[in-house]
Formats: sequence, C-alpha cells, structure tokens
Amino acid sequence: MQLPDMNLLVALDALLDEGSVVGAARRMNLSPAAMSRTLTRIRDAVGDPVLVRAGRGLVPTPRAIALRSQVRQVVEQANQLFSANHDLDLASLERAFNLRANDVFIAPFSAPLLDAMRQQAPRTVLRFVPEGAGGDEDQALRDGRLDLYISATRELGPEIKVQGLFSTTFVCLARNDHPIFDDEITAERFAAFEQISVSRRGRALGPIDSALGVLGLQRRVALITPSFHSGMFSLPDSELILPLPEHMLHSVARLGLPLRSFRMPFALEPVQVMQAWHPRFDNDPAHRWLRQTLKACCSRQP
DNA sequence: CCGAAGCTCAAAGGCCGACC
DNA sequence: GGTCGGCCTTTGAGCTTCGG
Repeated sequence: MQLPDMNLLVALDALLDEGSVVGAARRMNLSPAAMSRTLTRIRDAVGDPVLVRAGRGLVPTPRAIALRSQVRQVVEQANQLFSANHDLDLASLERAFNLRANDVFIAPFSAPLLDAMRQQAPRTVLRFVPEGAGGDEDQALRDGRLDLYISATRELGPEIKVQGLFSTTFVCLARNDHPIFDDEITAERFAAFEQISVSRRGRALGPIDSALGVLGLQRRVALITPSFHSGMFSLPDSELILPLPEHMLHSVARLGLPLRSFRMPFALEPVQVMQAWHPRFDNDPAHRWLRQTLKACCSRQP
C-alpha cells in the first residue's frame, strides 16, 4: 500500500497557518521556490488548489478551511509522539500560552501566574486572546488556537477536559454615597435600582434575575458591558449597581475608585470557574505544567 | 550507474502602494 | 492616470542525495 507523503502534512499545516508560501518556507527553513513546489504536490495529493491567488498573496479554498483543524491536530499529535519522552526543560522553554479568560480570572490571578512563569519558565509568554465570533471556544481549543479556556460555562464539546479552579460568590458594587446605603439593604431595595449586567455575549439576564424571580422581584438592567472592569467605571457618576464576583474586590480596591461593596441581600449559587483544554494536550509536559501552575495560583489566592 | 525526488538559483509575471 | 519599485508566486534549469 502506498502511503501518502507525511511531510506534505507538515508543509500544509505551515501553509494554512501562514497563508503564504514565503511565510511557510521561512518557518520550514526552505526557499520559497521549494515551498511553492511542495504546494504543487499538496494540490495533486488533495485534488484541490488549497491556496489560490488573491492579489499579492494567497487565500484558502473552502476545502482547505475544512481540512485546517484536522491537519493541525494530526501534526500536533505527531509532534507529541516524537517528543513525549523528552524531559521538560522549563528554563529554556520558549512558548506562548494562549488563554481566553475574563477579568474574573485576569484581575486576581494573572499577576501571580505571570510571576510563577517568570520564575520557572522565563522565556514563556502569557497571551490573553480576545473573544472569538459567536463563542467559538470549542473550535479554538480543537484548532490549538487556545491552550486554555477559563470560564464558568459548561457548554463545551464532550471531548473537552475541564478542571475546577476556584469558586466565587457575587457581591455588589455601588458608589460611596449611593442611596442604597441609606437604609437596610433588602432584595426589594436592591431590585429597585438600575443595574449593570456583564456579559461577553451581550446578555441582560442571568442567575441574578432567576433568583429575584423566585422572590417575585424583577430588576432593570440599564447597561450591559463585556467586562466587569468596563462596567465599574460607570458607577461613580450614576446610581447604577454592579454585581461582581467577590474575587475581584481586592483588585478593584487598588484602583482607588470611590466605590463601596455590599453583600447580595438574597441567596445566590456560587460560581465555579474552570479551566478547559483539548485532550491532545493531556500528555504535553509544558501544557501540564501550565495547568498545574495555574491551579496552584488559584488555590493560594483568597 | 541511473532515475526519482527535492532542493537552489535565476528569471518571469502579477499585483499593490507610493509617487509624480 | 501612468510609472516604478517591491513583494509574492511560479517555473525552468541544473545540482545533490538516495535507493534499486
């Protein structure tokens, strides 16, 4: 049986990633001419143009886009196969770790994590990547665009691995002289003030509204922001209330804004924050080290 | 030794942005 | 609008390596 040339897979991976013959050639230490000929062989093998001219550069065909994540996965698995027995040398490890997280994690834990990385693996880079279109976490984890996804969501693919990091409860933030502090804070008084909802997907309703609903109450969300930090800057000049995870209070206090916190006047389920990764990284020593380091940071902090 | 495969070098041709 | 230079991909020619 004639096996296909596996080197073509590595080249295809580089070509799809770079979107350029010159870029892929540079990555593989080849001349552009050699990479161009390799692309010709890939086209013959796949039976598709794979990359077609668009102006000065190249763009992927639909077939290439469909193949992309599969190619990435196969190449990474092959890499692991050949490097699985190598000891991890953190001192010389050069790698950028791509994480997607919101400020519930970033505010309290990014500094300790970065500190641990600097001490143990000084040549690694921590990169927080922005939200993709329409919540593409599953695909980004599969493609290897994301090393870790840190979130409270459980709506991930069945193969995705998750590990609990910490649990946090919601407290509220309002300006120092907010009228809510004038009297006892009850659920009724809480619901009477306009509020900020933090949602990366632009949602106004969440667990707080469900809990209020049980009490026969309803609040009005006047402002929706993508992060807690962007929301809190609207507090000093308004009567808005911002519910936010307790874990963020310490870093909020350091900002020196004229804000004051108070406990939720009704019961709310704690939020479990987890880290999620694709199973192909399970045995990757560097990835395992990152997960352990991150988990340790979360365990140490309040 | 020979052919196949894959490489480099050099050159051609297309496209884009800057400049007049 | 036309010209020019730079960048990119592609292709022809020739070289090296390797297996039969």
